[in-house]
Amino acid sequence: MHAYRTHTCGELRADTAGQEVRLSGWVHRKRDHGNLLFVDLRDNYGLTQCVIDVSSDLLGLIEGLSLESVITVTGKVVKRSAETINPNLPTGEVEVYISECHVQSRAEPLPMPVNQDAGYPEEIRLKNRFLDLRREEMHRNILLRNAVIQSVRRRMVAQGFSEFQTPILTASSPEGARDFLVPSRLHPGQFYALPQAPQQFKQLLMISGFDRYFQIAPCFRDEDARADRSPGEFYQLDFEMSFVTQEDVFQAIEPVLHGVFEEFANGREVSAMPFPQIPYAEAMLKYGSDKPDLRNPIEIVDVSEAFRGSDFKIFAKLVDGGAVVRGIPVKGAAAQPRSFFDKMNSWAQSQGQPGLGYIVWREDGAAGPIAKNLDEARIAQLADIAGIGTGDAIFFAAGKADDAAKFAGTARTKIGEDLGLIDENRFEFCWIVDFPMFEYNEDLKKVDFSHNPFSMPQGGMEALETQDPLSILAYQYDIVCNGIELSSGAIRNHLPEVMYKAFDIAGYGPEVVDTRFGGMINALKLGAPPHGGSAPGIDRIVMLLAGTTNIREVIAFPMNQMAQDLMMGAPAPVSERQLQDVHIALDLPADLDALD
RNA sequence: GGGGGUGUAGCUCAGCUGGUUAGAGUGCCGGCCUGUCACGCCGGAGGUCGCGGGUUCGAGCCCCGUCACUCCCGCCA
Repeated sequence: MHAYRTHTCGELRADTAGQEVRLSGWVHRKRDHGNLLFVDLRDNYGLTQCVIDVSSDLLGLIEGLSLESVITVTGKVVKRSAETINPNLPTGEVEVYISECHVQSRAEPLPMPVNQDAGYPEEIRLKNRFLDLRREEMHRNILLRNAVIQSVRRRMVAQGFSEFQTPILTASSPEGARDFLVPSRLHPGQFYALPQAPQQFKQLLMISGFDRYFQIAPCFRDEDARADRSPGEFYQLDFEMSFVTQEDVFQAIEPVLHGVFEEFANGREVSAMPFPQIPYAEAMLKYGSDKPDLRNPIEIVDVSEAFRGSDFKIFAKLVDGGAVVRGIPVKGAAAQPRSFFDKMNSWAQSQGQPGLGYIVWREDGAAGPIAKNLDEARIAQLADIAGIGTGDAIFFAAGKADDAAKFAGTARTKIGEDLGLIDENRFEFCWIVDFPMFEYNEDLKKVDFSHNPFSMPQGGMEALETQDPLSILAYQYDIVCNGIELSSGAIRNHLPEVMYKAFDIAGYGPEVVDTRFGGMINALKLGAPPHGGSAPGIDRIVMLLAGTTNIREVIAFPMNQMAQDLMMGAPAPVSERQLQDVHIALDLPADLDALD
């Protein structure tokens, strides 16, 4: 008999009854009846009830075992009598009568329980992550992550993609997020950077002629965390394709994402292919966001004209000054109590807005603070634009176009959530396309790249030479699911002269391109195929499928919000010797607290 | 860098308007229990109420500061 086990704890069924088996696992739970004792033994695969009674010498030993100790038991599988079957357990028809027991490892009292799913403080969970990961919920999430990654890999290979590895120690890139730096021992004063994404490498692989690249790629960005943004590092399904249009990229990745989501949807509905494509400008107008949650039925409308020259002077003046008014129509909102509208108003104020005006269409006509100042015709115009009627309401957001759109989007989400308009059992995908190539940087008072400087402008060189830069669109696209940005991608700019021109518009001369992106631009000069790709976030995909809103729930060993690993104790000081090796002298602020 | 929330036993939480010795569940320790499956019953130990200051006759509760965790804004090509 094997030293540790003949079966797993999830394996035994009625047809195994009568066999002598050996199981190893953790003491999940004990039910001690004095002269009769049940032990639920747990491993990766499940739970098996083991039994011992006073007729055995081992009873005392097992009674004394602490929870989460690791033991090996040997004994006979016995069919349970009908009234003692546990229908909640796959192994519930049988139990193991313990005849031998070896304690492999004793557990001290636990800092947190393993055998229940309650909301424990993240600090304790992260400090004792190995315990946390034993919990059913976390164990399931991490195994789901594995299954998703395997499925993705299988599907990508089936689509003709080849898997590559790219360097982890690479060069700092001048664009984008803050880099993590690694000092060089051999080159005093010089640094590697961890890749924010394998962006340039994957393009170089296309230029190398590999045609279809993918990688489950670790990405490192030294930026602050969010619930859906793990600090420090995360994984992308990074892919790139040669000789493709934007539409080809969509057609390659949609089946992969759709397939993976269908595979793990577990009854939840997944958008049919092809996923809707929404131009950036339309998304900002209708949803107030470039990552709209399409499960939310509310669609924002522009109602500026209904207020132009009206007696509602606040909005009328704003519109005359070039501002816009956006309406957020909410069907059936008239049924909400007055307190709902008051709460929305104070919520708006907490967001730094003056308030959140509204009109309610009641049986006896339009009501609310704004309605009093609008004539019948304008109120009818509003209802017409928004496509609403009696029983509905509209909230209003006014201001400069970008600000009003953004706030209207926040309000749309808030209302959708508060009124329970969002169907949790759906995955709604969309592409956001036609992002602007450039934007005006208010701080620097100059035109700047709005996304990736490597993206191809729509219209190519001609557009760059003839159009207002702020009107030029890029072959730049995001894929969004349920309001979560899963990936950003683009058809790349593979033409050096177009690259120089694009940088020129953003205020960077050719020497800047040559020094900052020398490797890349040289490669583009030696025969580069048209190419493009994208990089859906693996952690976010798993997060959506796991039904959690916190990305740390699907990462085995995440850092906390302050980018610390509480279990391993990172970051941490290093020895003087280590610092000398890499030629680093510390220059710490006199007041260390000033860092916070 | 800014704003919000939380912080009371190992863990989850209660603690009224500021008023006696800060409670419950769970876990831990001891006792009883032969069919439980979150077993049950009895008893016990366990507290710098995050920390520091202040107001008060009196602070877990009020005020100021600070620390930790978390959510959001900034940031994330």
